[in-house]
Amino acid sequence: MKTATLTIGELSARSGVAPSALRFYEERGLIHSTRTSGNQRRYERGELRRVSFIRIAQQVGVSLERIRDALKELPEGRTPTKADWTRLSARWRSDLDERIALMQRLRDTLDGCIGCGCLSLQSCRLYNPGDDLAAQGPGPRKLLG
Amino acid sequence: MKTATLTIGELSARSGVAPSALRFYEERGLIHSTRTSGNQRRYERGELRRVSFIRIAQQVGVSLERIRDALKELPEGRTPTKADWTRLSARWRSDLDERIALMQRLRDTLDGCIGCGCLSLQSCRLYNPGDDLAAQGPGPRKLLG
DNA sequence: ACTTGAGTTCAAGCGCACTTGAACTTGCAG
DNA sequence: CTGCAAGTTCAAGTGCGCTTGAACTCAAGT
Repeated sequence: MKTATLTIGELSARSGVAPSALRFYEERGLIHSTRTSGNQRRYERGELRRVSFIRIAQQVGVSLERIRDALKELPEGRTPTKADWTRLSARWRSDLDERIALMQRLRDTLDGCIGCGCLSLQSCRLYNPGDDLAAQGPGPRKLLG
Repeated sequence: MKTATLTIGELSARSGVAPSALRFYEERGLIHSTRTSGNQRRYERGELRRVSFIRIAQQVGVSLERIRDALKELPEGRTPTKADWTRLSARWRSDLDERIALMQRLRDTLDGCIGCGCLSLQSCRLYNPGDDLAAQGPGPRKLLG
């Protein structure tokens, strides 16, 4: 039978992530490995799923620290079940929904606001729809906060 | 009458961007200033619009280099017209549309794919809908490429 | 047994986007 | 005219997310 675990090279090949990055992730506590008698890393197949998750989260602009925090919620001792991943997925979903909404607002604002030449942030209703926001200080709070 | 131009402190206050960052943007060619007889920077009001544009573009993950390239298309000599900004806006809009679509795909995939436990990228139809993609090598190409 | 590719650690380096500090000059309010 | 906040330059530092290099060991085919 084939090996039940993956070498770092295999995990790298399957995930598309450089070995150096995988070591880095491990150092930062995002993934885990066991060692052979010769001190080489061996990865459970489940780590592949973690790595994928990391890359996807990064793609949408989440920092490694936040990703690590999210992954911490997966059980340490046992292999995460489908339910564990589903729970994590649900959390990310709301994050994604927020980010998507932000982007859509951004897009619509670009059309309406840059287009109309009011991007000075001074009196644009799209940027500062309420006086409450203006009172919080300068900057595009509504969109960038 | 009030000053027609802005000092770096005023531009900073109005844009919410630190003076050091504004100098940095200028060094990189993203914004421009004139100088007083005493060598202090003075900004046209239109620069505020540029700064806002920069921050918005950054927010959606565009590098300063790409932002600079986009801003290069604005006329150097004259103050950009509404039409100039509209043209730029249109370009960013398609970028944004792409990114939004990517995120939505990501979100839906997380629901369907992590949820089902197939995030190993090995045989998931959501990740690799066609064999052509699989043939391009490892990694989550469809989503991350 | 020998070679060779893959793995190991550790320190240093890199690219991006700024920030900070030192040393100095300007400009406006009283 | 003076005082002091706000401006200036330049070099160096920061945080993130890795990569690279040196020096070494391990594992597997012939």
